[in-house]
Amino acid sequence: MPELPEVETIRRGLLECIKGKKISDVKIFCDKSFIGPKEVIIGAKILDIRRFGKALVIDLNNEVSIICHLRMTGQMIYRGAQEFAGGHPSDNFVAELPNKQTRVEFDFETGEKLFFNDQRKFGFCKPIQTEEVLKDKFIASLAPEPWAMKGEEFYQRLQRHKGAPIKAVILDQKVIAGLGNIYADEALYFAKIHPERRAGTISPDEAELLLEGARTVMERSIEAGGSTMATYRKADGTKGNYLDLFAEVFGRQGKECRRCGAEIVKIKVSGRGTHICERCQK
DNA sequence: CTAGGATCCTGTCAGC
DNA sequence: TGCTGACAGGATCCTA
Repeated sequence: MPELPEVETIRRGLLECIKGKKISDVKIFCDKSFIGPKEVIIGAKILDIRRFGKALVIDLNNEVSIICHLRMTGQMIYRGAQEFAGGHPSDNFVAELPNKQTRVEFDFETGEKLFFNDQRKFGFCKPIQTEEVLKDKFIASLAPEPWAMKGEEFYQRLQRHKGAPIKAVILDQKVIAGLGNIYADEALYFAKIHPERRAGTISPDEAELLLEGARTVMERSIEAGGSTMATYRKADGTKGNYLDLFAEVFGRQGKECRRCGAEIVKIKVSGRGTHICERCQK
């Protein structure tokens, strides 16, 4: 579930918390969630955190990096003098940890802890030599992010999948990096494009607009602090839905389109729940 | 090569 | 209450 804005929010927030700290121990509660030996990261200090599409890369001071992918339900929850939590919004953000969804626990020398929680176990943390990060299969195959692409290049990339529904194509990280199910729906709504249109029918101007939509909706979400603890739990302790801060269609089925007043409906496209305004999106 | 569907896994919710 | 099926903010693998 975490998409580019959520991962970027984690990158920024977590870096504040763990930069310079030394990992003193690693506890693995689920073997498939931590790929490789934990010994190579114990004793190392955190230098930096990078992001490639939806993947996080934690760089250590011993030439080792940890590639983390949260997939559908991953969360990073830091507990120390300061607290931070981001990723799939759930009560884990404010729960006693570790709990039954905790897959990996990173302990720091000074007593703080970082929990990698992941209900569905699709996500993972994987230590790798820092110099090998760019050669990692997933990272190496990533397309540029929307800010690093011109409309023309995006249009050409869409043309390679002209028979597939445009929504399925923009969810492909080898076509454009960062969009997931929420921001794909939001970007298509922004550009007034129906998600079932074949990618081959998208004009150069529409491709440009869709690219602008991708940038805009993700920037808005990063500004809103993409599903962090701060937005999940309001000051009075009640739950807040951070989608309310920017979503025009996602999760708004049955409500009115803010552009034209028609009802937002939920359909299925390429097996994914899809939210549209049938009047606005052609 | 592309397109489409199954698959990994746990948990929740609607409906009977 | 218990069961069943659908669904879930991702990506890969397999088949045609």
